[in-house]
Amino acid sequence: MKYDLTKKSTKGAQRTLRAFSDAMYKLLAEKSYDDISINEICKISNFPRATFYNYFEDKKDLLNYCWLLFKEESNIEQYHDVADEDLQEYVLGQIFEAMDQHRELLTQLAKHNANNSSIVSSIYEYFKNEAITILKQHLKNQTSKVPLELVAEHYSNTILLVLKWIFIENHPLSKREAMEYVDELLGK
Amino acid sequence: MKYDLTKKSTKGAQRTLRAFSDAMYKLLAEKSYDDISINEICKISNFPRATFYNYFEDKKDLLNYCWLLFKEESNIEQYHDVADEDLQEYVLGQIFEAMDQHRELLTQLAKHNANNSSIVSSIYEYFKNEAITILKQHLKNQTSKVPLELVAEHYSNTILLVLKWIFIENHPLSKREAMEYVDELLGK
DNA sequence: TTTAAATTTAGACATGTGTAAAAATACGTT
DNA sequence: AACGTATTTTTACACATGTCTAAATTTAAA
Repeated sequence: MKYDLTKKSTKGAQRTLRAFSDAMYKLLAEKSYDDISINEICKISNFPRATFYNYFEDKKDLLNYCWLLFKEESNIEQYHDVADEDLQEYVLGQIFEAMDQHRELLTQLAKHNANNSSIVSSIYEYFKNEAITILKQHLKNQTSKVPLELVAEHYSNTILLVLKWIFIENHPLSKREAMEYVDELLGK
Repeated sequence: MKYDLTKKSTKGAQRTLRAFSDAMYKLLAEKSYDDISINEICKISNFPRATFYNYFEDKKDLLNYCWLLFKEESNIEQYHDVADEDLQEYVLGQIFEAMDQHRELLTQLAKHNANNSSIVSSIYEYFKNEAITILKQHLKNQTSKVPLELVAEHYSNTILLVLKWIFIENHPLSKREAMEYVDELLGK
């Protein structure tokens, strides 16, 4: 991301960011990610390409920004202390909510893009990293031969695997059922 | 892959396939995957770009072909019946051997490419699919609430996670230790 | 309101991607 | 060795990507 999201941004910048991400969302609902060109995004959003490159490194960079909005827009309850044994449930719940509130977009994505296209792995990786970040902080007191990082990534893999099954591969399950799947896969 | 690998190929085709994959290997040892262009591959292998497109869809397609060679060249013992409880060990062992015999290339890859670059996920996905294929066939008689496909993918994820840790993130472990990690992650 | 600073824009450039059709070449078969 | 087929090469084209610069415009602050 070329644009600095931490500093407070001007109205113009807000408008521009919004225009580009809206255009991306619109195109994602219409066609496969690979078939979307930056030229097209610019045409729809009525900004010149130079402006696009003022804000984003490339198409993937914009996509990542879209996932950020995606997460922020689903006003997930803020994190509050969770008992360690509820940790996986908490993380799964948070991402489940975010995806649940964007079911339509995800359905369209699944429709236009093959299952292992770069866009599916893009969303997968984005939320996996979210999960890893939370899990790593709270698994510190575990005693296991396997390194903490591996455990955190493994839990995250498992959670995202089930969420992909539900929201991308379109097997509707409740949050509770999702949790049961995760528990069983983790041998609990 | 545009070229049909199943039919027996002419000497010329063999030579061409070899030239392209050699060029790719050479470049992979030198620079990051994203910085490798098809033009460059063609310059090194002394073939025109159109010939490249006779054989491969795109750069990723050639890369996938490289993993195929990678696997074939490590003369892994042929599959023979394995007891179900040894299945994970068998699959892990096979891929461990293949990666072990290409340690140098993997080290170079890790050096030039960020951890989640498309090339790392490319090799990850390739072997993950190998693992899934074997596991799916042999997990048929499991009785679990979680669907077979999910279980197979979960096991494969876990195996590849540990192998990535060892060969890409460069934490040397023996095959036995790797197996212990996998068992612990799977809650065995 | 004015002005200095920051941002945005237009356009050009070099490079890369992928397709298509015709021409040249190599190859196995006889 | 010559033939006919299949492959490879040449050539040309259309479009995408990413960078750069100078000019225009917008913004924030005086």
